[in-house]
Amino acid sequence: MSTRYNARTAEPKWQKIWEERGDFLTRDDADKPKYYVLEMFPYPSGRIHMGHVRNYTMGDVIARFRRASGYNVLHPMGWDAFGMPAENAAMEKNVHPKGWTYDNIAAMRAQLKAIGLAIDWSREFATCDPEYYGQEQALFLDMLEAGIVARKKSMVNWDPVDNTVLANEQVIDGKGWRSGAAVERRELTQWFLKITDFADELLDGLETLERWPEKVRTMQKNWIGRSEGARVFFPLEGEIPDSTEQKTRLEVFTTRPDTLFGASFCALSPHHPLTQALAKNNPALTDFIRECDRIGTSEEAIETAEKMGFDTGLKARHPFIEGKTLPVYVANFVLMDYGTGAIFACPAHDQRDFDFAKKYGLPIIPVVTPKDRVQDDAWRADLIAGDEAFTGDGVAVNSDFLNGLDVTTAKRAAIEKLEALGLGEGTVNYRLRDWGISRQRYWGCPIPVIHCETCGTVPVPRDQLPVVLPEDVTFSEPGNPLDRHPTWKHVDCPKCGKPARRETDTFDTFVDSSWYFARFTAPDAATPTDKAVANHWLPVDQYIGGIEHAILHLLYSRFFTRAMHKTGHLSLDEPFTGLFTQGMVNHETYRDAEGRWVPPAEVEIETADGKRVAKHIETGAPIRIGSVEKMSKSKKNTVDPEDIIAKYGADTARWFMLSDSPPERDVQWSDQGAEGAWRFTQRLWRMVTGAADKLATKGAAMPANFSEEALALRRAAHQALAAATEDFENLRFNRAVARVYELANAISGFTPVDDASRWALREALELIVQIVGPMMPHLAEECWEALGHDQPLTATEWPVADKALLVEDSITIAVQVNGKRRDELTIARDADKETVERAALALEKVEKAIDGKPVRKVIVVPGKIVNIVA
RNA sequence: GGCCCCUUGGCGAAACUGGUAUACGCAGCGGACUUAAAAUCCGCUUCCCGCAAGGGAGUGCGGGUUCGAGUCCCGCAGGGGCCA
Repeated sequence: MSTRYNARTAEPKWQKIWEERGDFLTRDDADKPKYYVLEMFPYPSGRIHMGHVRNYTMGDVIARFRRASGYNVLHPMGWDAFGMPAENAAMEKNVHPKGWTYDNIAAMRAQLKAIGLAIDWSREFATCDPEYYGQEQALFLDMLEAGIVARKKSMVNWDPVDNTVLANEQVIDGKGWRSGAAVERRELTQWFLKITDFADELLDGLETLERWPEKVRTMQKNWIGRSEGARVFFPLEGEIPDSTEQKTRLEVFTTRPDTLFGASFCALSPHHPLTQALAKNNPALTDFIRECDRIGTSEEAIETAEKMGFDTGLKARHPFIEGKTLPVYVANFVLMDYGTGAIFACPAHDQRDFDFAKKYGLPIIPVVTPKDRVQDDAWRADLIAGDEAFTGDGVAVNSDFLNGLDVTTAKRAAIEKLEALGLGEGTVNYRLRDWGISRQRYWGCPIPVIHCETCGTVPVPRDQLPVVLPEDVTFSEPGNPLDRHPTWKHVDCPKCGKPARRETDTFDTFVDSSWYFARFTAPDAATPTDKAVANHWLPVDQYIGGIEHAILHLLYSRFFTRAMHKTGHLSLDEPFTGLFTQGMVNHETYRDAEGRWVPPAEVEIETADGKRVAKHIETGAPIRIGSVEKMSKSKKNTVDPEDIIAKYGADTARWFMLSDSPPERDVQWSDQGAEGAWRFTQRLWRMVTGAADKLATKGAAMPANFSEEALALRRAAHQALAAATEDFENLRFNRAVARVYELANAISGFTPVDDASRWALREALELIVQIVGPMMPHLAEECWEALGHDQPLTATEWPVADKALLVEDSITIAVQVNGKRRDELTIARDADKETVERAALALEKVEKAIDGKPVRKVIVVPGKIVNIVA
């Protein structure tokens, strides 16, 4: 038998065997408990990166471990295949998005298969398959019928050069990220999914997600942003434009009705209907609105911009104070999307209002003080003179009937009064907005509706689904190719038969990824889901992906699951009971003398005088070693998984990705680390093959007696097994790796001398191979075969640790004197407290430390520690 | 600014619900094998004093609770995240 393990031949060999055996094909009717493990499916960029390797390896360990442990495991794979990059490629390289995407999928599928993942490839699909997006269109129509879909106007970032809508994160410094053109705010009619109808449910549901990171739940909670407050109606005075929707009162939303007595002005959003109406006859206001629009639509941009206001000349009557009126401004920091698009401002207790009041010389009236400052005039004077609002808890002052009440009680009292006066009402507001899903793009799922002059918006009849994307499109000019396609969009109205036009917008790609996990349970069903099958498999027991999807993807998926429940496609609300967010893969960065980034593959590192020195492999030029950062194309600090697999094999890459760092934390890829992982693959192989002639025969009966050394080895093996099993259950892969090394060290130091010890050695080797199995499956299979097994590990059940071997007969505990460790004591595990105490006090070092002082107290924690207080 | 998280050797990190801090790996040092090197194997490696035996300090900093604190509480510093 060769002494070197050859991953290049072993890995394809086992991949073929698993495939031929159909080991990872999942059947629904298996008589076992189900376990659905899923990693976030990839975008088919064309090549996998180390982040994929880490992500999919973790899922694979879980899948293999659970499978061996007796579960019926579902572990599928697919492609999040719609989206902009395909259109960009089309424009830049003159290739069709479809061809580009499917070519990329083929390339990445081959790369993923080379990692040796235990995936049921028979369930694979891409979101750009008409069979998939056709079902998505059916889902949309169901949601339309169920009232979950709305069509409404909204403000968008419009790129006038690319002729498209941009997401907030695609607007950089007010310019389009691709075109560089100044972005305009435009009002467009778009399709929305009414996620806000589910706001409370989505918020409450978070409480049930015990196996989600606290961090993600908090982020979603903040994103939903439920706040209780009040609508307050301010009667208006002044010249109110004669406009249909205008009333003579201004409706504002506030979370602080308790501060009404501190109100000093009202402010409207630049996009408030009243503002728009006023602007019609006011060029100065029109200019002001335009100025505000330059900032963009993102909350961050609006928050950080300097406060600007425009006095409308209108006055708002205070609801509580007879005869008091407040000036009405238009202010750039008021968002039309939040609340009612209008606020009342209490500068003393809101920082934005404070900044604004200071700038425009408006009154600052403190109406809340800390409990111990109620009578403190100086405190109030300081607040007014300073530059910070007081937003803390306290007691209402100068507030008539609210005086003396704490903030919470005052809020309630103010709302009651408003309701009694008919000038307001308590209400709940959310930060969460409805989800705009229209995109003016080609490479996405067509929205299945038809616009008819007479019938309005008409759903595409079910028997005409899917609405398939036309393939004869061009990308030579900006804008949406569907919109300028000569024939595609022209259809007859399904209702009246008159000429009509198709909707040319496509879905946001987040729609595609909001239900793929359900489709995997029955990928060929003629309906979006096979309900019974989906209910059997869902929820996903363990979902794994990046933290970057903490909000959008995960929130949309939770919403979709509820919407699919409501439309009868599923019977559950939460799609993922367990969520794990893995860390990123980082690497050192390198630059040459000119400051250009240099890829790691071109850098050679040597250690001289304890210092690491880098130079360019080809030119020998000196290279500066920079900080460790997330692998990225821009910094060129990437390592190609294909190179690693070619050099060391997939198992080495998998092993390294699982070692060292806890999975939720970032891991640093390094050549030394990879070398170390590779060395271990060889070491394990040597251990197994080198011991071949020193082992008991396979399946030999367990001897009755073992030498002390053999027993110690058995203990080490069973303890490693028990610990690793627990580590796998809890996704602590780095610890499982450490257990394997410990056991390997124990095996290395063991020399069999008799039949019993040869039996113990076989047992230890078989166990270490089985523990390694989920992590380095090819190597483990090869070792398992070398140990004489004719059935592969994929057909072998997970071993159970012998409990009797997990506890030691005698244990070593520490002996402290006054909390300081002085010696240790080896004693029978079940020794009683008196025996332990006597033995501890008899220790020479302990006696010396007590130094004749009287022993006041002895604490004996059985199995743990003895502490003598003297 | 608010809320949350993190900070342990030269490095990545262990330490179960308070109970021997630094397991395991990487890097480094020493040795064996070899003509030599690679590979491999064996040892050492928290810091300080000491030839040693041994002693002292030690989990970002300052305090507290406790027989006992990396772990719990309060404050501070640095780093990160989310929301503003």
